[in-house]
Amino acid sequence: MRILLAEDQTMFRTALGTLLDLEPDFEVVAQVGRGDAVVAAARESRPDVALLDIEMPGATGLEVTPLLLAEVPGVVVVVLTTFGRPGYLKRALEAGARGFLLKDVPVERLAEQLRAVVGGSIVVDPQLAASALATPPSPLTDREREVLVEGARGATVQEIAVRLHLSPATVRNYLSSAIGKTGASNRVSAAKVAEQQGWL
Amino acid sequence: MRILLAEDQTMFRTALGTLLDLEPDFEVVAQVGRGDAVVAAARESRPDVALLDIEMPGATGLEVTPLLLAEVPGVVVVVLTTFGRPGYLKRALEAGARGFLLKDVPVERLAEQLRAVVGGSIVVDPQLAASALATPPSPLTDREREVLVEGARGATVQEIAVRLHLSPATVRNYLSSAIGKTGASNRVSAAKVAEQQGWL
DNA sequence: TCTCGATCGTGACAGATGTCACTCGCGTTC
DNA sequence: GAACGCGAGTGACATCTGTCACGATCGAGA
Repeated sequence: MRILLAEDQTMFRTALGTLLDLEPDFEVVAQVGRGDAVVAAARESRPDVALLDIEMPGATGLEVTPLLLAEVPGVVVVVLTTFGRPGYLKRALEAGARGFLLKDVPVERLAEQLRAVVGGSIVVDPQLAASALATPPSPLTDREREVLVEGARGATVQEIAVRLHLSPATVRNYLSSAIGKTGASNRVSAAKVAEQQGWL
Repeated sequence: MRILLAEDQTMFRTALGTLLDLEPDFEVVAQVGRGDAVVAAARESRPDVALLDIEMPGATGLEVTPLLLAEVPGVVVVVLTTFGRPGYLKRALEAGARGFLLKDVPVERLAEQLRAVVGGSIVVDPQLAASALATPPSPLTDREREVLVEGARGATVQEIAVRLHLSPATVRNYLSSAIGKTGASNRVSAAKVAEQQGWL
């Protein structure tokens, strides 16, 4: 089984690569450390499975998934992430991922889970699947989300307005409504809440 | 060589454990996922080397290092981290660490670096060592740092004041001076700057 | 068709934030 | 002993933030 690994932390990526290569039926045919390098690498190496981290420079695994499926039909995408956020899981499955694995399980299970996915199963942490079904979708509109991420970086209303081509007053309105929807009392904690819910 | 692994991400920790155990001269005698579990595990397992992550729940690797050295004399501490921040390196060496390894190097080098450290060398990334020497120490006082981390979480001046048992006016003064020293224009970007410099 | 929600905007207001000047006590250092 | 830096505090001020009411447009649905 030909595997592509996409994970930005070099030591972790190479460790996974070495371990998977030790399995007799696995062959790691490509390793990349950036999201925007995945598609090109997959075109070259034609993997059966792509194991994608979510948080990567260049592009997230969630962004890459649909591009990869369009470009290399037949590849099985498995998303691997630190954060078991219901929003992430939903988006991953919507994007076409066939597995959603968490980095807080021992590696020993990784190989079997990969084999299950390639065998046709959809592999998802059961607890996570349950909470994803129970969790309401993001209440934030696109604009509210955009404004919130900028605000969380420390940008002032003015700076956000310039960056998003909006009036400062409008930015404040969006911020205010995002703060209200998250139940927070300022933009920073609103962003924390939204991030934990996987709304960003 | 007996090794203790402390790293909060289970998959990474177990992957490292498996790989290091494959080396004939290595034996992983303990694995923990929390900073505050390191000392007890070390007392039990008496490792020759402790490989400590910095960012861990319970306690950071930097906090644990001096405790571990006091409790288990003779153990060689190696700090392993994602972030090559000069401030981290300085603090690690001051705390008594004998190695400072980055997670953005391939695993292949890990084993040899561990052997070098146990052999008496102090192993530090050369580039990082250079920039640590060139980097001025943190200009922030303890109070400024404390106030800044709380502020970055989205706490209001009032909340920070209560949590640190200070007057609100004093909190604002500290925030203001921290903002000035980082060259930022508000607490959030000040915290970002300070974090990137390893001042927190 | 009419309504609803999203987008974008204005103006006004209270409260939070950031800046500044200035004070005091305490421990180091010169 | 004087000078200095740090912790801690006060009061005043301008600006930024968050809230609210309100208006306008536009597309999707009932």
